[in-house]
Amino acid sequence: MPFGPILLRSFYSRSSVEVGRELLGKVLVHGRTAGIIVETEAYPGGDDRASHSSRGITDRTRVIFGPPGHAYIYFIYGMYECLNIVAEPAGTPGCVLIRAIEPVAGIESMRRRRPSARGVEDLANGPGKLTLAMGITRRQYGADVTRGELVVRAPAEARQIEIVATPRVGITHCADRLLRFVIAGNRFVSK
DNA sequence: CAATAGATCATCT
DNA sequence: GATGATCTATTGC
Repeated sequence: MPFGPILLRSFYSRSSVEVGRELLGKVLVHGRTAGIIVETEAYPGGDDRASHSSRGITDRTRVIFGPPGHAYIYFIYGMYECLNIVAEPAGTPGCVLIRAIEPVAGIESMRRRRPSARGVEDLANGPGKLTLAMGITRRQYGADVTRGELVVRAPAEARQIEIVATPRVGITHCADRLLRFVIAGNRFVSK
């Protein structure tokens, strides 16, 4: 493995905003594919009406209220799946949407799964695109990302990163909050 | 280039 | 029965 150690559960046991910022630059790994996280969004729950968890515990949102470091994956627009990682201590809702990655391993697999992508920068520069490219589906709903097939690792060598906060994409409620985080100047963020 | 339509279904009202 | 944390192809300038 050309990456650093798997992130510990304590990493995720913080506010969703902190986890959203801290996940930038980390490495998402699924099977043979891997990519550097370059864009995230925080969904704190509670009074944030844009969060799925703001309407309470349902079959879909159950995992968001559980222990941190697990995958919340949901099906949207009849076609796409989006990957979140649960933050906050158990009992408190909150999660982070992974919106884009910079592919670093398994790029041929990603190309096969995303035939409509033109260049490498189009393989996973959006929440629906990255789950397709990496083969992530609702099968891993609730998966523990501190062990197993789907994990997040520290990068091989830490690099200095400049973070920019913007409004979240595609929501109608609370659209003014600056809860989307991107690596400044990175060309793999979504358009 | 920008704007828009269409695909397609789990979830919640 | 309407909606949605999206993406792609197509149309029009």
